[in-house]
Amino acid sequence: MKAVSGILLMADLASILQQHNLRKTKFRIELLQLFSETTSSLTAEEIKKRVGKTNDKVTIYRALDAFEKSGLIHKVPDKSNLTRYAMCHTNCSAHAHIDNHAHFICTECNETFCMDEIEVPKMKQHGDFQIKTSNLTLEGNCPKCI
Amino acid sequence: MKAVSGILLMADLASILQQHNLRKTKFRIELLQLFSETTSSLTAEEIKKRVGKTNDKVTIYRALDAFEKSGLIHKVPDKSNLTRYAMCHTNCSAHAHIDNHAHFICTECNETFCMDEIEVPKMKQHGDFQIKTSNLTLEGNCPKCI
DNA sequence: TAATAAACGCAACTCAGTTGCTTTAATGTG
DNA sequence: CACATTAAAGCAACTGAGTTGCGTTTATTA
Ligand SMILES: [Mn+2]
Ligand SMILES: [Mn+2]
Ligand SMILES: [Zn+2]
Ligand SMILES: [Zn+2]
Repeated sequence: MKAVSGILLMADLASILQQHNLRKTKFRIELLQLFSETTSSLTAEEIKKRVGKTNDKVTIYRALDAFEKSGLIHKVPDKSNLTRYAMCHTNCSAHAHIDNHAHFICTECNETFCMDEIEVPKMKQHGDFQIKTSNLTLEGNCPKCI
Repeated sequence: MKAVSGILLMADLASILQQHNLRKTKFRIELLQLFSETTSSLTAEEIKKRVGKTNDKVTIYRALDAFEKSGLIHKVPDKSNLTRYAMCHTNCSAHAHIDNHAHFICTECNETFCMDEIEVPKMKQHGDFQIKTSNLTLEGNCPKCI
């Protein structure tokens, strides 16, 4: 699959859905475009506000599940018990989901940003604890909120 | 304030509450003891099950808020959208809340452990992002679940 | 174009956490 | 100890994100 970052053309969006075994419905194309445009992350509620036709929230939740399972988006940490998603910038699929970078949460606007350049320190073991994955979350002020 | 780790005597528990401007009620003493005994973390629901008298959930939530504000406990990351707390092992207060260590989530039992020994990598800036705090969360299997 | 299965839409539900308000009990003072 | 004060407890009703079931629509495929 090709990398999905930056703004994409309609044709790209449709073919990305196809490549992930998702049907190219009006809503899902719009949703994928929304994710490709945003530099930070989205909640179900934010999506509902920004999408043209007011879709049912169930449709949004199920689309998010489907996108996540097929490796198009991934959950990002969030302070307020909301589920936030961001587009996978690396090439992920249902079988190999790579999200090996730090995340930044702005304490002002509560947005979460993927910091693709900052690598997460890896360790395998600590005492009797077997470590499989590591997550690094940074907090502070984003460029907008400084 | 003295360090609060390991099992504490009733007298200690009461005086710790006092030092944090909290009243020494039966329930709060029991709650503090529960936290001092557990090596991992607790949710409101887990507390409800383990505490002797079946207290109202509102009482539990308000006690958790009060304990957190006064620096006795701190939130720990949790996968399942639940709010988990663990006892502060360092000396925290309402004014200075230090929680400068990694956290480990067991993917098997969903428990969260404070890894006091693992330090979190610190950085101040990245591009236009101003970083104030960093959190390192590790996932894998805890000693019980290996 | 017809069959099929995915996606959508609606209603009802779940469940952690919250809010308002009254009652109980811990604390401090005389 | 007796009383006033105020934190904490208790109860009921509510909130809001996310879920489940099921019937309908629409994209895909043959
Ligand atoms: Mn990310
Ligand atoms: Mn901790
Ligand atoms: Zn911001
Ligand atoms: Zn475990």
